[in-house]
Amino acid sequence: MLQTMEGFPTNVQLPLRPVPPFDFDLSAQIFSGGDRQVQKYEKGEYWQVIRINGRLILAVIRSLGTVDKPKLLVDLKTTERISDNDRRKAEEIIVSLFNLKLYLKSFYNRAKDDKVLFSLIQKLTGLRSPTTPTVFEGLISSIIEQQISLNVAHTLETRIVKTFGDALQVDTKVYFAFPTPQKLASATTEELRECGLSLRKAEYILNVAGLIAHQKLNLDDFQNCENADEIIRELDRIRGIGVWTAELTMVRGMHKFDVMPTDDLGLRRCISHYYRNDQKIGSTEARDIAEKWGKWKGLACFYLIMAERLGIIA
DNA sequence: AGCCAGGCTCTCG
DNA sequence: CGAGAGCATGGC
Repeated sequence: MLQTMEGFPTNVQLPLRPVPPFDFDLSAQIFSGGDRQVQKYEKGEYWQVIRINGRLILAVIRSLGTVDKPKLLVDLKTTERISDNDRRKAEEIIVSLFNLKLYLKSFYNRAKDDKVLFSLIQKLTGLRSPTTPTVFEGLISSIIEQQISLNVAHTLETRIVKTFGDALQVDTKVYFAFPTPQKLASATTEELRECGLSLRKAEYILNVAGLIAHQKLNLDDFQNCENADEIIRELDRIRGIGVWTAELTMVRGMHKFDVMPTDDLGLRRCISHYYRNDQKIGSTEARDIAEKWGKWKGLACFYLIMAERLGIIA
């Protein structure tokens, strides 16, 4: 058997069978505005760098199936040999990225007595809420997104990834993985400010990255915690992290949908659009409306946001 | 040209 | 303690 030469690109294919229904293109489309070197969905392909045992692998995902019979093909590309164990790890990560094992029909059943949501679901069947590869990434993104527009936040985040993230060259192109807590913890506030962050946010990020790097905080522990309020409480204690940031991190970084950031301006606009004829609502009213979605409220919110973005009328 | 945007902390009074 | 200023950049 031939040894793969170092620096010589390897390409392994990984077929996946998501739990139906799954609309890959609809779910990945949120990344259509992404940066080509970080993560992007374009012409039916989604790519991003994942970490496996400290190594970097580029995952390129495309759909070969339909919404009711979904099938994905993942190309794993890197410069070294990819073992069977690496493949299994990669599969786990991709499954988690798009929440492929989630039984969406439970959510759809729950939504049946909500006419608005149910009608939106008919047009968004198979939509899943993609997650960040790590909880850490979800948390840092959420901190960056505090207060400023998503557009600005995205620009700043891309700069941070390209400045501190690890680079992987595949063929002639260079891709970046999100920086590790250790790497971010060793940055300076000045370096982060050069990426456009405020001094405050730079401090928040250094602090929380440091907590993780020095093992005073393990975000992955929260994955196994069933008590949403406890997670929020714990995260809220950390400087720079409020309830809004904690909730967003849970929805986007942990697939925990029994919470939703009702204080979120955009989300409130969105809820009032579909439920209150665009009349302004406060966070208590938003919370009341969301209450009937039960443990699916986070996912319901994602559906509303996507529906609004796509201009879907209930 | 300002003014605001999916918050949070710190500082006053 | 409660209210209010301050923050960073990009888009309108």
